Amino acid sequence: MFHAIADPNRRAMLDLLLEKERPVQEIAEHFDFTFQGVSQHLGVLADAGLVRRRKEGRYRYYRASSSALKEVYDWAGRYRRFWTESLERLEAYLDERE
Amino acid sequence: MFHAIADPNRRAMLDLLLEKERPVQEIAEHFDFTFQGVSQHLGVLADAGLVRRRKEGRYRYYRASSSALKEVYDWAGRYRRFWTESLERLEAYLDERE
DNA sequence: ACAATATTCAAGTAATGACTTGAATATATA
DNA sequence: TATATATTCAAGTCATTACTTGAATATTGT
Repeated sequence: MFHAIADPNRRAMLDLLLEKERPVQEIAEHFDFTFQGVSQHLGVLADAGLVRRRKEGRYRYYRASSSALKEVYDWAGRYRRFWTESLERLEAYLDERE
Repeated sequence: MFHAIADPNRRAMLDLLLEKERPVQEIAEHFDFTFQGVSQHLGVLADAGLVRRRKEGRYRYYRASSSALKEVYDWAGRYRRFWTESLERLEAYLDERE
Protein backbone atom coordinates (compact mmCIF):
# COMPACT_ATOMS: atom_id res chain seq x y z
CA MET A 1 0.00 0.00 0.00
CA PHE A 2 2.95 2.35 0.61
CA HIS A 3 4.24 0.95 -2.63
CA ALA A 4 0.97 1.81 -4.33
CA ILE A 5 1.23 5.49 -3.48
CA ALA A 6 4.94 5.62 -4.30
CA ASP A 7 4.13 6.10 -7.98
CA PRO A 8 3.36 9.71 -8.94
CA ASN A 9 0.94 8.65 -11.67
CA ARG A 10 -1.03 6.60 -9.20
CA ARG A 11 -1.13 9.51 -6.77
CA ALA A 12 -2.42 11.69 -9.60
CA MET A 13 -5.11 9.09 -10.27
CA LEU A 14 -6.11 9.10 -6.63
CA ASP A 15 -6.41 12.86 -6.83
CA LEU A 16 -8.76 12.55 -9.77
CA LEU A 17 -10.83 10.08 -7.79
CA LEU A 18 -10.82 12.39 -4.80
CA GLU A 19 -13.11 14.69 -6.73
CA LYS A 20 -15.55 12.11 -7.97
CA GLU A 21 -16.12 8.59 -9.22
CA ARG A 22 -14.87 8.00 -12.76
CA PRO A 23 -14.66 5.23 -15.40
CA VAL A 24 -11.21 4.07 -16.58
CA GLN A 25 -11.48 5.75 -19.93
CA GLU A 26 -12.07 9.14 -18.34
CA ILE A 27 -9.07 8.73 -16.06
CA ALA A 28 -6.93 7.63 -19.00
CA GLU A 29 -7.56 10.95 -20.76
CA HIS A 30 -5.36 12.64 -18.19
CA PHE A 31 -2.31 10.50 -18.88
CA ASP A 32 0.09 10.03 -21.75
CA PHE A 33 0.25 6.28 -21.69
CA THR A 34 -2.18 3.65 -22.89
CA PHE A 35 -5.50 2.97 -21.16
CA GLN A 36 -4.29 -0.58 -20.46
CA GLY A 37 -1.48 0.95 -18.46
CA VAL A 38 -3.97 3.10 -16.57
CA SER A 39 -6.08 0.01 -15.94
CA GLN A 40 -3.05 -1.73 -14.45
CA HIS A 41 -2.31 1.19 -12.16
CA LEU A 42 -5.91 1.21 -11.00
CA GLY A 43 -5.57 -2.50 -10.34
CA VAL A 44 -2.60 -1.81 -8.06
CA LEU A 45 -4.56 0.88 -6.23
CA ALA A 46 -7.52 -1.48 -5.86
CA ASP A 47 -5.34 -4.31 -4.53
CA ALA A 48 -3.96 -1.90 -1.95
CA GLY A 49 -7.49 -1.00 -0.93
CA LEU A 50 -7.04 2.59 -1.99
CA VAL A 51 -9.83 2.55 -4.55
CA ARG A 52 -12.96 0.53 -5.05
CA ARG A 53 -14.74 -0.29 -8.26
CA ARG A 54 -18.33 -0.55 -9.22
CA LYS A 55 -19.53 -2.04 -12.44
CA GLU A 56 -22.29 -0.32 -14.32
CA GLY A 57 -23.02 -1.63 -17.78
CA ARG A 58 -19.80 -1.77 -19.72
CA TYR A 59 -18.25 0.90 -17.52
CA ARG A 60 -16.16 0.30 -14.47
CA TYR A 61 -16.38 3.19 -12.05
CA TYR A 62 -13.51 3.77 -9.72
CA ARG A 63 -13.66 5.82 -6.56
CA ALA A 64 -11.25 6.60 -3.74
CA SER A 65 -11.70 4.28 -0.80
CA SER A 66 -12.06 5.45 2.72
CA SER A 67 -10.06 3.73 5.37
CA ALA A 68 -6.87 2.69 3.62
CA LEU A 69 -5.30 6.12 3.48
CA LYS A 70 -5.89 6.60 7.16
CA GLU A 71 -3.06 4.13 7.69
CA VAL A 72 -0.64 6.42 5.89
CA TYR A 73 -1.99 9.40 7.77
CA ASP A 74 -1.61 7.68 11.10
CA TRP A 75 1.81 6.36 10.22
CA ALA A 76 3.11 9.81 9.34
CA GLY A 77 1.34 11.20 12.38
CA ARG A 78 3.56 9.17 14.65
CA TYR A 79 6.37 11.48 13.56
CA ARG A 80 4.38 14.60 14.28
CA ARG A 81 6.67 15.80 17.03
CA PHE A 82 9.42 16.05 14.44
CA TRP A 83 7.89 18.98 12.69
CA THR A 84 7.33 21.28 15.63
CA GLU A 85 8.98 24.63 15.39
CA SER A 86 11.25 24.23 18.37
CA LEU A 87 12.72 21.08 16.91
CA GLU A 88 13.40 22.82 13.64
CA ARG A 89 15.59 25.28 15.51
CA LEU A 90 17.44 22.46 17.22
CA GLU A 91 18.06 20.84 13.87
CA ALA A 92 19.43 24.01 12.40
CA TYR A 93 21.80 24.19 15.35
CA LEU A 94 22.88 20.58 14.96
CA ASP A 95 23.45 21.01 11.26
CA GLU A 96 25.85 23.87 11.91
CA ARG A 97 28.08 21.54 13.84
CA GLU A 98 28.34 18.97 11.06
CA MET B 1 10.22 10.79 -0.96
CA PHE B 2 7.08 8.66 -1.30
CA HIS B 3 9.38 6.17 -2.94
CA ALA B 4 11.71 6.36 0.06
CA ILE B 5 9.02 5.29 2.51
CA ALA B 6 7.68 2.62 0.17
CA ASP B 7 10.32 0.18 1.38
CA PRO B 8 9.44 -1.59 4.65
CA ASN B 9 13.08 -1.81 5.72
CA ARG B 10 13.47 1.92 5.33
CA ARG B 11 10.32 2.53 7.34
CA ALA B 12 11.73 0.27 10.05
CA MET B 13 14.93 2.34 9.99
CA LEU B 14 12.92 5.52 10.37
CA ASP B 15 11.22 3.97 13.37
CA LEU B 16 14.58 3.26 14.96
CA LEU B 17 15.60 6.86 14.35
CA LEU B 18 12.31 8.06 15.79
CA GLU B 19 13.59 6.95 19.21
CA LYS B 20 17.02 8.46 19.03
CA GLU B 21 20.04 9.34 16.92
CA ARG B 22 22.14 6.33 15.91
CA PRO B 23 25.29 5.45 13.94
CA VAL B 24 24.97 3.20 10.87
CA GLN B 25 26.52 0.21 12.54
CA GLU B 26 23.94 0.27 15.33
CA ILE B 27 21.09 0.45 12.84
CA ALA B 28 22.59 -2.39 10.83
CA GLU B 29 22.37 -4.71 13.84
CA HIS B 30 18.60 -4.75 13.44
CA PHE B 31 18.65 -6.03 9.87
CA ASP B 32 19.67 -9.21 8.15
CA PHE B 33 21.53 -7.71 5.24
CA THR B 34 24.95 -6.13 5.02
CA PHE B 35 25.82 -2.79 6.59
CA GLN B 36 26.58 -1.46 3.11
CA GLY B 37 23.00 -2.18 2.22
CA VAL B 38 21.83 -0.35 5.30
CA SER B 39 24.08 2.55 4.38
CA GLN B 40 22.46 2.69 0.95
CA HIS B 41 18.98 2.73 2.44
CA LEU B 42 20.00 5.54 4.78
CA GLY B 43 21.34 7.39 1.74
CA VAL B 44 17.94 7.13 0.10
CA LEU B 45 16.25 8.40 3.25
CA ALA B 46 18.72 11.27 3.46
CA ASP B 47 18.22 12.23 -0.19
CA ALA B 48 14.50 12.33 0.45
CA GLY B 49 15.09 14.64 3.40
CA LEU B 50 13.67 12.12 5.84
CA VAL B 51 16.84 11.80 7.89
CA ARG B 52 19.84 14.02 8.53
CA ARG B 53 23.36 13.00 9.35
CA ARG B 54 25.97 14.37 11.65
CA LYS B 55 29.58 13.32 11.57
CA GLU B 56 31.36 12.73 14.84
CA GLY B 57 34.78 11.16 14.64
CA ARG B 58 34.55 8.06 12.52
CA TYR B 59 30.85 7.68 13.28
CA ARG B 60 28.02 9.00 11.21
CA TYR B 61 24.97 9.69 13.33
CA TYR B 62 21.59 9.56 11.65
CA ARG B 63 18.43 11.07 13.02
CA ALA B 64 14.88 11.47 11.76
CA SER B 65 14.31 14.81 10.11
CA SER B 66 11.45 17.06 10.93
CA SER B 67 9.58 18.63 8.10
CA ALA B 68 9.74 16.04 5.34
CA LEU B 69 7.22 13.62 6.82
CA LYS B 70 4.75 16.44 7.26
CA GLU B 71 4.34 16.34 3.49
CA VAL B 72 3.13 12.75 3.66
CA TYR B 73 0.90 13.58 6.58
CA ASP B 74 -0.63 16.54 4.79
CA TRP B 75 -0.99 14.60 1.57
CA ALA B 76 -2.90 11.81 3.27
CA GLY B 77 -4.84 14.41 5.25
CA ARG B 78 -6.38 15.71 2.06
CA TYR B 79 -8.27 12.43 1.93
CA ARG B 80 -9.47 12.71 5.50
CA ARG B 81 -13.11 12.98 4.58
CA PHE B 82 -12.86 9.50 3.08
CA TRP B 83 -12.51 7.82 6.40
CA THR B 84 -15.47 9.29 8.20
CA GLU B 85 -17.97 6.82 9.51
CA SER B 86 -20.88 7.99 7.44
CA LEU B 87 -18.92 7.44 4.28
CA GLU B 88 -18.00 3.95 5.33
CA ARG B 89 -21.70 3.14 5.45
CA LEU B 90 -22.25 4.61 2.01
CA GLU B 91 -19.41 2.48 0.68
CA ALA B 92 -20.84 -0.67 2.13
CA TYR B 93 -24.09 0.17 0.41
CA LEU B 94 -22.40 0.85 -2.90
CA ASP B 95 -20.41 -2.37 -2.70
CA GLU B 96 -23.60 -4.35 -2.34
CA ARG B 97 -24.75 -3.14 -5.71
CA GLU B 98 -21.60 -4.27 -7.53
C1' DA C 1 -26.45 -11.29 -35.27
C1' DC C 2 -22.86 -7.83 -35.86
C1' DA C 3 -20.07 -3.93 -34.98
C1' DA C 4 -18.48 -0.63 -31.72
C1' DT C 5 -17.12 0.46 -27.06
C1' DA C 6 -15.08 -0.41 -22.35
C1' DT C 7 -12.25 -3.02 -19.87
C1' DT C 8 -9.17 -6.72 -18.41
C1' DC C 9 -5.82 -10.44 -19.33
C1' DA C 10 -1.40 -12.09 -20.93
C1' DA C 11 3.11 -11.92 -22.59
C1' DG C 12 7.22 -9.37 -23.69
C1' DT C 13 10.73 -5.60 -22.96
C1' DA C 14 13.34 -2.06 -20.93
C1' DA C 15 14.28 0.45 -16.81
C1' DT C 16 14.65 0.56 -11.92
C1' DG C 17 15.68 -1.13 -7.43
C1' DA C 18 17.52 -4.06 -3.62
C1' DC C 19 21.20 -6.37 -2.31
C1' DT C 20 25.96 -8.34 -2.65
C1' DT C 21 31.07 -8.16 -2.80
C1' DG C 22 35.35 -5.68 -3.03
C1' DA C 23 37.81 -1.46 -2.91
C1' DA C 24 38.52 3.39 -1.23
C1' DT C 25 38.46 6.92 2.45
C1' DA C 26 38.64 8.68 7.01
C1' DT C 27 39.30 8.39 11.89
C1' DA C 28 40.95 6.26 16.13
C1' DT C 29 44.10 3.32 18.66
C1' DA C 30 48.30 0.48 19.74
C1' DT D 1 53.45 4.24 11.57
C1' DA D 2 50.70 0.33 11.15
C1' DT D 3 46.27 -1.72 12.16
C1' DA D 4 41.53 -1.90 13.24
C1' DT D 5 37.06 0.32 12.85
C1' DA D 6 33.23 3.00 10.58
C1' DT D 7 31.48 4.36 6.57
C1' DT D 8 30.86 5.27 1.67
C1' DC D 9 31.72 4.31 -3.25
C1' DA D 10 31.45 1.42 -7.32
C1' DA D 11 30.21 -2.37 -10.04
C1' DG D 12 27.57 -6.51 -10.79
C1' DT D 13 23.39 -9.61 -10.27
C1' DC D 14 18.75 -10.85 -9.72
C1' DA D 15 14.01 -9.56 -9.02
C1' DT D 16 10.47 -6.29 -9.63
C1' DT D 17 7.99 -2.89 -12.03
C1' DA D 18 6.14 0.27 -15.62
C1' DC D 19 4.77 0.22 -19.90
C1' DT D 20 3.70 -1.71 -24.54
C1' DT D 21 1.07 -4.55 -27.92
C1' DG D 22 -2.29 -8.01 -29.06
C1' DA D 23 -5.96 -10.91 -27.72
C1' DA D 24 -10.08 -12.12 -24.83
C1' DT D 25 -14.47 -10.80 -22.47
C1' DA D 26 -18.51 -8.23 -21.63
C1' DT D 27 -21.98 -4.88 -22.77
C1' DT D 28 -24.50 -1.71 -25.74
C1' DG D 29 -26.56 -0.06 -30.05
C1' DT D 30 -27.87 -0.88 -35.03
